[in-house]
Amino acid sequence: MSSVLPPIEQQLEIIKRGTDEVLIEADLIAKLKEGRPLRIKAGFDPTAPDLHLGHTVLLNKLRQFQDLGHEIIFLIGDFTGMIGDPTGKSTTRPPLSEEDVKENAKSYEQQVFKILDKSKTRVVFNSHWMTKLGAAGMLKLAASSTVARMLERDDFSKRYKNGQAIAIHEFLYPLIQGYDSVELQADVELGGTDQKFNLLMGRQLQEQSGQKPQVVLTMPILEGLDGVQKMSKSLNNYIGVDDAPKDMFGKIMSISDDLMWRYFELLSFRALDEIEGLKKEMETGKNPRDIKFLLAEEIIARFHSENAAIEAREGFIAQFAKNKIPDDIPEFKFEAGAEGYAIANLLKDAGLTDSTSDALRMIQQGAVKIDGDKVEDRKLMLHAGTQGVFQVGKRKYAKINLL
RNA sequence: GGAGGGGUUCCCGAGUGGCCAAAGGGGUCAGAUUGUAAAUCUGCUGGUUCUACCUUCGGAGGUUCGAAUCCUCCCCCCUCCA
Repeated sequence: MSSVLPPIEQQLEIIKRGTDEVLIEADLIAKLKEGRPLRIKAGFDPTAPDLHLGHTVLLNKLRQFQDLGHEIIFLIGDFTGMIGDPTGKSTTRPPLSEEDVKENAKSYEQQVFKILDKSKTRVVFNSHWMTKLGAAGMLKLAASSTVARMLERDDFSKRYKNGQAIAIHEFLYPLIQGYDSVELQADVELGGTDQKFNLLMGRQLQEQSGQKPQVVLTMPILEGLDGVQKMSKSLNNYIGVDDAPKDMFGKIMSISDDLMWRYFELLSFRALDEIEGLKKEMETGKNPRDIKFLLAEEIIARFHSENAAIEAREGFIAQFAKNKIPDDIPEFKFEAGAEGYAIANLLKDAGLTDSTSDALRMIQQGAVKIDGDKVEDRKLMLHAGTQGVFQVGKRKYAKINLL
């Protein structure tokens, strides 16, 4: 941290790239002018143990701060995790057990250093000071804001109007998050746009305790694969940073063209004018698919390796453009009885369908193939000696051998 | 504590004694078309030994030939009053 910080204009340009809002920019400039490394706080709720690309939008920004020479405080909200952040939720979230929280936090730490420099990151847990705060301290904290103020928050007021439950402890969440900033004396706090209310609470509480209020920096929320809802694990529209290269590639290829540009904007490290150039190429006739390839490769290279990216692309082309069967498909051996093995049961047992009913439906819809031949007979019996590649839909395969 | 409203299949939401595995919409999945894009069209969407049977409508009992629908108790949510 002893290195000299770059000029303010240059820092500002990097900091503002891709961010949604800076509150308040003048404060940020003032803080940068002090010429010291700023304490940059970002809190993470330890509910989802798998980081996905949505989280990396924020992490990339932290990385940029880090590279500029500032101090990153990576806060794991293990205490707040026991509440469950009500932000954006239409219903009360069930609290996590202490063990869950601990386990999730651990896995967060591991994954986060794929982007952040571990040696330059301070990891803290808010239970550290929250448990010391005690009931009396909590009461004092609770007194620092009002119900009316809480109801200003969009999701609370919506729930309130719609007659949905708001548990009292959910009101404490923003307060605790704000108190974390007081405790850490944060200069800047980053969060998603949906965190704005919570982030601003930090400013309020810091001012109340005589600190200079933190600068709030909001990052856009990344849409999930559906292009509409935010990327989240519970909606199953996410690309995990631990996803296999092949899966990452497939998921990225499945996004819409519009969404692709959004991903370029928020996830790619390419210069903005380079991205503009790609857009022009598409307008002048280049296949958008090939541009999507570039995005997929860049992201896989970041979380896996260059080689993995190339392999993933080649596998993709072979499977979908040339209709070849992938080579890493699961193999099964089953005993066929005297009467044989009914096709529906076989598909279910090989995990290609959820149930035999589902298998029968798939057959009816023409989704089932054996070695490329469509299965028409719902009651097909397979006998010992049968072997081949069974396929359901476009991406589920299994090699099956009947004994 | 009092009065009223409500809990239905992945989600929203109809259904108030048999024609209900439960309308309609959304989403998922599959087929066609494609660039595994979008859009569009079509189909499917509890389970099984699959033209039949079994298990589902907050939970447990009960009435009835028959209950998601009626009765009793319980749990949970919301609104208003205190």
